[in-house]
Amino acid sequence: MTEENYDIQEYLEDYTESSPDKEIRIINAAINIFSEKGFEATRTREIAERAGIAEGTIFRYFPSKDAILERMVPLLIRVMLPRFAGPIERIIKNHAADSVENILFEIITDRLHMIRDNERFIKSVVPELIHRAPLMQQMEANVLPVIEQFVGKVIEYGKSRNELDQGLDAHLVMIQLLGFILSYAMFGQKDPKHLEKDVRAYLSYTMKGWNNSCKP
Amino acid sequence: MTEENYDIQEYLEDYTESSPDKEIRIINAAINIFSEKGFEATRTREIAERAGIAEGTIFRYFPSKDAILERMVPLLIRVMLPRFAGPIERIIKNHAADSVENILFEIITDRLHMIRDNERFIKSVVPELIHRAPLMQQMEANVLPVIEQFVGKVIEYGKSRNELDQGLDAHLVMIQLLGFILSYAMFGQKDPKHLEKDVRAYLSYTMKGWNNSCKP
DNA sequence: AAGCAAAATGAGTGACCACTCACTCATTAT
DNA sequence: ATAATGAGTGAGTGGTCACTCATTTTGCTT
Repeated sequence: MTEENYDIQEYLEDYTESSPDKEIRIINAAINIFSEKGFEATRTREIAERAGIAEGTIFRYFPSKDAILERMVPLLIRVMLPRFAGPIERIIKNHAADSVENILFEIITDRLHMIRDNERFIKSVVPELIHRAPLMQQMEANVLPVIEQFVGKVIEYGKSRNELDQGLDAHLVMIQLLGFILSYAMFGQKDPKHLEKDVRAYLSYTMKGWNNSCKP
Repeated sequence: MTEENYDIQEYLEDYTESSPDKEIRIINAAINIFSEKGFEATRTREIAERAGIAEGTIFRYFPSKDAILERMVPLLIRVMLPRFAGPIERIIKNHAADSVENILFEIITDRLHMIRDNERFIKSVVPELIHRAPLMQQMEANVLPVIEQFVGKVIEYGKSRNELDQGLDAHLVMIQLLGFILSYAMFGQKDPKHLEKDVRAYLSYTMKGWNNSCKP
């Protein structure tokens, strides 16, 4: 039935040490069941069974079932935020710098792999956010500005290198990039060997459109 | 608290006549509460109150609470599918035909308005699909092929008019268009007066990229 | 007006489930 | 050796809620 378990620790190396073992066991168990049946349909008894502990123990670590979900949100935020360090560093020191196309390629493929690897975690949390305004806000407030800032930097960089049209709007570009990532994750080829080819194809057309050097 | 009620009848004119009045009242009440609190947190008593009927009456029209949701899916499918008739007719008889850019502009703005107008309906149903594989399949199987077919037709048409690159892949184009629509609906300007301007801007860049007449 | 069937009603019910708490017992401190 | 500690436990509980059904209301026919 359940081929293999998702384990959050693989994606949050430093988290393991800073929190008690049982808390992670509970969260991992919860993620795996939530992703299959959803939050409401999951019984605390099942979570306990899957975590290999007694039901009562859950409530020593979490005041309520809801609190398990609430605890997941900051963890998911950390998983979702791209490791911008590499590409941004390259942008800042212009010498030996990459093309905008390559920077975007790196970011997009990296985030698509993140979505594939963390599908269960995302499926556990995201659907529940829709009817929980405070959690949704927490998510958006932490994720969107970081992405927008990064996209802004890339665009500035691209304009200075004359790779991007001067009139390009950062917000609209972010929407476009997010849209492609979301849409490809949902409707794209599931076979990962197509992924890099598809992203290259997408970028080759998109960059041509964004580039101002061509006036037909 | 609740400013105004969503009413499904406005978007499904012919549906009203073919089904009993109380069924629509129940579905409309359910949509309005589901969209605020989610399916699980909604009590059948509340649905009855909002519909102005007794709780027991619900179960004369629906065998279970779940059945209300299941009944919504085919309705949402009909709301989501674009009125392709106009643009496709214009494509088929080539004379006096529009540009691909204008056809896409029409479709994208129309679907964005649909999402805005039916936000409550979408928020009621979509989150619940994620953990209900049969309903999700029903949705995907009915919606995606129609969109893909339409996009295929537009691309063919665009290639024949030399407005689109011959190498353009229909599936990837569909993903791009769906991605923009989804992403703009989620993260775009909420003020509707920006909508048409933003779609024009998006298309002006995107079409330039998809157009093969320009080799920098 | 009387009779009748279908529709509507809402109090009642049984199953369910998050959470509690009195107790256990391994580990540590004295 | 004995005591103190507190993490762990799981049967029990109280409240909830989808659904039922005996009764009432409605609306139609004669």
